[in-house]
Amino acid sequence: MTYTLTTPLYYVNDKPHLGSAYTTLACDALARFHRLCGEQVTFVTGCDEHGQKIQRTAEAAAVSPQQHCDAISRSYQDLWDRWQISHDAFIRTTDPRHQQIVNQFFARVEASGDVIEGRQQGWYCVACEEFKDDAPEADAPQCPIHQRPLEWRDEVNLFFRLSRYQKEIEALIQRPDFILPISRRREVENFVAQGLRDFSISRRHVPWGLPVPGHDGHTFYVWFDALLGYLTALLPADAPAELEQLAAHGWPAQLHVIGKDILRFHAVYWPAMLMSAGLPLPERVFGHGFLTREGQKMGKSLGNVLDPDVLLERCGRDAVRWYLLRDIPFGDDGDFQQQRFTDLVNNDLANTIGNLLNRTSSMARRWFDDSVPSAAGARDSSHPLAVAAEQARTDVIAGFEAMDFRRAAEATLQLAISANGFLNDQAPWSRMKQDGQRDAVADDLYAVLEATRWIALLLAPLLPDLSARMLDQLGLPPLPPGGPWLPLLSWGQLPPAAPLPEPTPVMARLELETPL
RNA sequence: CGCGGGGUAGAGCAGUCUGGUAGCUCGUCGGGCUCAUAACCCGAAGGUCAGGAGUUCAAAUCUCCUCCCCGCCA
Repeated sequence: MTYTLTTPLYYVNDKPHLGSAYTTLACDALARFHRLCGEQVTFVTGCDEHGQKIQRTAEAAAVSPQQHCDAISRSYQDLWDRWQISHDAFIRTTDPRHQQIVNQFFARVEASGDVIEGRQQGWYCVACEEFKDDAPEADAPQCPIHQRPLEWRDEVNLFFRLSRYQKEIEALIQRPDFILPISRRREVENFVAQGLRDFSISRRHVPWGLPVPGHDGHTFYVWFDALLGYLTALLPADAPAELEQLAAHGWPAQLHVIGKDILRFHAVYWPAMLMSAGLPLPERVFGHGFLTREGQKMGKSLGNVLDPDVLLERCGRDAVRWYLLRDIPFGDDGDFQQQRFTDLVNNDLANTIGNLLNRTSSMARRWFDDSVPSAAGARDSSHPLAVAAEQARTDVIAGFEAMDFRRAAEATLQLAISANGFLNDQAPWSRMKQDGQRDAVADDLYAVLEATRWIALLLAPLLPDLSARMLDQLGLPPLPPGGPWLPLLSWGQLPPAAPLPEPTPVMARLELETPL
C-alpha cells in the first residue's frame, strides 16, 4: 500500500510565510501517521520557480532569476529542515528533469489535439499570474487581491482546450471524496457550471519560463508547468525522467493538500490536463482555510505577519504544531491568538500531559526503587485506563483518517485527563502512608505510566518531538519512523521493573514576555 | 447583480437537517488535594442563540424580511 501526498509547490516570490508552514505541518502529520501505520509514503513538497512575477522580483533585487530562486528555495528547504518536516521529495521546477517531464507531457497533450493557438486579450495581474475579467474599456483597473494596476495584454498564445472536458470534470467533482472539505465543493461546481473556457498555457515575452517545444518565443504559463512538478518530484533523480515510470513511483497521488485559494487549479485544470495526457487522476484535493492573526488578515501593509521562523525560535516545534493542528479545524479558516496559543500549549502540553508524566514518574521512582512498579491487575485490558486508552486509539486513528487533527488531538488529551483523574481518585500519596497498600499503589502507578506510554505513542504523528521525549523519560527506545506502531498500542507492554530516568519536564511552559 | 458560508457566554466553536432542560475548550471565580512543571481533581458564575415578523402548545432550530461579516464568479 503506497500513499502519496503533496503540499503545494510554493511560489518563490518571497520567503516562506506561516500559511505555507501550516500546510506543510499538516501534511507532515498525515505523512507520519501513514508511515506509522506501515504504509509506504511519498510526501512531496517543493517550489514553483517560473513566471514573470519571479522575473520582476529578481530584477527589483538586482539579481538573476536563478539566483533569486536558489536563495528563496534554499530558505524553504532550511525552514522545513528546522521544522523537521519529513518530506521524501523536494522538487524545484527549475530542475532540469522537470523540463523533460513538461516536454513529454506537452507532447501528449498536443497529440490529443488539446493545444490550439488563440489570441489572448485582456487585463493581466502579474502578481496573480492570471488574466482578469475586467472589461477591455476599463480605465486603469486594479487587481482586487493585490491592489495593483492590471496590465493590458494582447498576444497570440497557446491554449489548452479545457472546454472539451466539461463533462468529465463535472463528473469528477461530483465524486464524494474528490474535493474536501465538502463546503468548498460548491464553489467549484459553480465555477464549472458556468462553462469551462480554454485557458492559455503559454506566454510570449516571458523569458523566465520553460520554452515550449516547437513554438519559438513561447514559454509555458507558470501554472501549467508548476502542476507538473508533482509528477517530476516522484521520479528518481538518478534515472531518466519518463512519464511512463510514474506508475511505479507513486502516481496517482492519494492527496493534494492546498490552500483554498488554488482549489480551482487543482480540482479543475489539473485533472483535465492529466486526462489529456492519459494519466490517472489524484484521488483527492483538500483545500484548507487561511490563518488570520487576532482577527486580522496578515499582511505586510499591516505589519502583523507571523514569521514561521520566529515562531519556531521562540516557541518550538511542539507548541506551534499543537496549536495549529489541535485548535483550528482543518479546512476552516483559523485565527491565531497569542493568548489562546499560550493557554492551550501550557494547559494541554505542559500541565495535563507533561505534568502527568512528571508526577507519576516521581512517585514511581520514590517508592519503587527508581523503576516501573510491578503490576498485577493493571496489565489487564479491563482496567479503566486500558479502556480509556483503547478509546483514545480508536478516535486518534479515525481522526487522522478523516484529516481531523483536532479530533485526534482531543482524543489523546482525553486519555491524559482520565489518567490525571484516576491519580486523584486513587491518591497513591495517601495510600502509601497506610499499611498493606503498597501493591495497590504499584498497580495504580503502573496503569498511569502505561497510559502515558500510550499518550506518547498517540502523539507521535502530531508532535514527534514531544512523543520522543516522553518515551525517553519512560525509559523506552525511540519509535522507529516507519512503525510498527499499531502493535505497540496494546495494553500492558510497559516492562515492569525497568529503570525510570530522573524526570525533567518534557514540555516547558510558554512564557512569552512580548508579542510574537 | 448572481451564488455560497457565517453572525450562539470575555475568546474560539458545537448544536440548526430530524423543533421540546443551550453544550464544549480556554479564560474568570470558589472548593479539594499536596505526588507533580504555582501543577492536578471537583464545582460555580457568565448567553434576550444578529434584529424583526410569522407558523406552533413549544423556535437557536421551520418560513419571510432586514442588518452586518467573509468567500467564489478564469
